[in-house]
Amino acid sequence: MVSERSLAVLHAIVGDYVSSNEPVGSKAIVERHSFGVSAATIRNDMALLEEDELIAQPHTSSGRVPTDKGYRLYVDTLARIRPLSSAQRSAIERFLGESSDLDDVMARTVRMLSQLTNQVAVAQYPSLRRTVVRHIDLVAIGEDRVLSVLILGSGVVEQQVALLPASRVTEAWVHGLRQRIADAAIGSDVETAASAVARLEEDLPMWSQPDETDLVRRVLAVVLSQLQANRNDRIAVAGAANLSRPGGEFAGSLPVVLEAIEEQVTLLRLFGELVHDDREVSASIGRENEAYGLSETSIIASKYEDGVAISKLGVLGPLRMDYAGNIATVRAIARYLNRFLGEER
Amino acid sequence: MVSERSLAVLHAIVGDYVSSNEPVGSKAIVERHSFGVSAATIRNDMALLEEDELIAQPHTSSGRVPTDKGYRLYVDTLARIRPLSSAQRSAIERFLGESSDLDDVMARTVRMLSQLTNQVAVAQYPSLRRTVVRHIDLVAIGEDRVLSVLILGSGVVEQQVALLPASRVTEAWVHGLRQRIADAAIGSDVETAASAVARLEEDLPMWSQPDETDLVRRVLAVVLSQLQANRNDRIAVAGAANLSRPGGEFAGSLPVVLEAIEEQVTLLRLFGELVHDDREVSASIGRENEAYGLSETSIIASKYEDGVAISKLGVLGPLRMDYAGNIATVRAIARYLNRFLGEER
DNA sequence: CTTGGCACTCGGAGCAAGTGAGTGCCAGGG
DNA sequence: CCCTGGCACTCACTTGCTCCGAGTGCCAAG
Repeated sequence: MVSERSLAVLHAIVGDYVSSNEPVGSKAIVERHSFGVSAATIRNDMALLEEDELIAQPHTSSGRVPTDKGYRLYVDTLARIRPLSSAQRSAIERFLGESSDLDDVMARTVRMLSQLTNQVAVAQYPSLRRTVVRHIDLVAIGEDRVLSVLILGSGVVEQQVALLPASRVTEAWVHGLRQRIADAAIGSDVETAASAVARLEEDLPMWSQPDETDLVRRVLAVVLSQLQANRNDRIAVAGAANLSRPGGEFAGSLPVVLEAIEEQVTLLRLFGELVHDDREVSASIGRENEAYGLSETSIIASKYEDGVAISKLGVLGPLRMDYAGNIATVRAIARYLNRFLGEER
Repeated sequence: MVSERSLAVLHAIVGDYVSSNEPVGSKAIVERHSFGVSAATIRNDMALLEEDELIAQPHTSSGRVPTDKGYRLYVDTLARIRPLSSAQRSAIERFLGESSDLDDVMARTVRMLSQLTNQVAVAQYPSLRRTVVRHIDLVAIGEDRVLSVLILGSGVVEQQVALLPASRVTEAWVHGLRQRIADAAIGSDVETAASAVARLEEDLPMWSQPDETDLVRRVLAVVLSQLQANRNDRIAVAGAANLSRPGGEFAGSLPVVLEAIEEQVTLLRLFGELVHDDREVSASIGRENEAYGLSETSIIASKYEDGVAISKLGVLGPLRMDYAGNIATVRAIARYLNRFLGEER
């Protein structure tokens, strides 16, 4: 266990290193912080910290730099999360308040988040498992295809085309089929609606003409896939330009990070693994992300929920980032999103 | 005007430089290409090329590198565009053939294009100006909001929520309104449908209860905005990771490029300006993009059309790119997209 | 436990010389 | 008139070297 003052020294090192991007030495610490002790004493503390692998020196005779483990302890011992300034709060309020549909909310959220943190912002679309089915529409477009449109709570719309082999599609036929599906599904949440539609398909011989069971089956399959499609496998991203900004962070790993952003699967898994304990905001630092090839990257994530759905958002950046500030910002945005989604729908 | 052989030398320089990323000297040229003349002769040609600012030397005593102007002449004098290999063609066929809706087509297209060219691929969504209105739906969700769903040709769906001040929204009222709008709009293309809806709004006093004209007006405004919303202000992007790949291209300008990709507006304008002459595929090289802050970037773009809509797609990469190959690939994908969109819808 | 002192380490800057790829130019030959 | 081989020249890059100084570890004294 590290002593009280050693911990303070660690905090000083992290703080100075994050803002200056240069290894920080004992002398610099006594100058910039009022510890009331001399440089030699700081050096002793630093030796202890180095023994615990919380800091390291890039070269034998240079200042110290936090290790992954050091950042981890730093984050875990952050006394309190300082709230955002009122200017920032009102900026969030103003900017998110203008948004119209869900896509817009997500886009504005990540944009805001990336601007406030100067990092890459990521937000997972809310899960729709408990959303209610509001409306179902089947529209014949052309003679051999039917467009199925699903309107869910929160104004989310799912659309998909069913290709039909034969060309006996008529308005009336489609209308009747729609009525039957609507009766079964509308009003219940997507999960029960899905099983209702599945039952409809099982009982199919009982209510449909034998020669059109195949057509009906195809349409039902499409509707079912729409009900089962979880939209929360989508994510919104913004601020990729922040990756390349200042002094050559991400030397070799930039392509990896950019690929991870494009290959949303990686990010989704990472987020999924990250946010499962009881903490509101979690961080994953450097090597802790090694399994995803992102060992030079840190991620700060928080869950958010809108009553029916629960999902995640956060930022991704270099090891050397302003953890305190970013944690505060992610938490603020997540909380705001909670409130906003809650009241809005 | 440059001589026949000088032009050949330019082509050799561009080719070698693109593949090796190192300034190419006279000796290297006689070794790798069978010009049948000596290095000294090549040197004379190079002097001419340099006089015309088609090539330049990074340092006084090093090989030559093409200038923007040199790349331009190279592209303009490409004898023929070599077709893609059959393996590549069938890969395109296979990969794009699986796509379901328009979003999927666009996503697969840019993905394919970025993989084949190793550059950033961009595709503008097709314009919908001449698409026909297939279906209109108004759904009451909650008592103070109505969701308007527009289904257009090609299976594109537009959705938007109308917020209503009062709470007198009933199923029947919405249904009646929908019927009226549908009668006016369905079947005609979006432009005439828009004016039909506008006329509906003008004549509003003639057919609606005085106390609900305000509500109706709001709904109509939403529908109208959906009809006028041109989806072709959206673009799909893929392959951003390619920007950071090899030997430090884009030294200082990477953030600018990443920002341009995120700020789709810039790209849209750039594409719009690029593809307006009669050529199938156009290129914009380096300084030619200076107005957009992309003077270290080249863009190869082509238009594509699906009968009713016309739009653009292309790739964006460093000055030093395989123009011949990329032009061939962009052209192939655009052509394939033409055919695919044409037959599919 | 803290402090000032001191020897030590080592990265980075600055300088000098050597190397070699590539050039420009020129006089001679087809 | 164009091509060619030869030759002197330029200059970026590398290597080897010294010097400097920030920062350290250790120690003996307070």
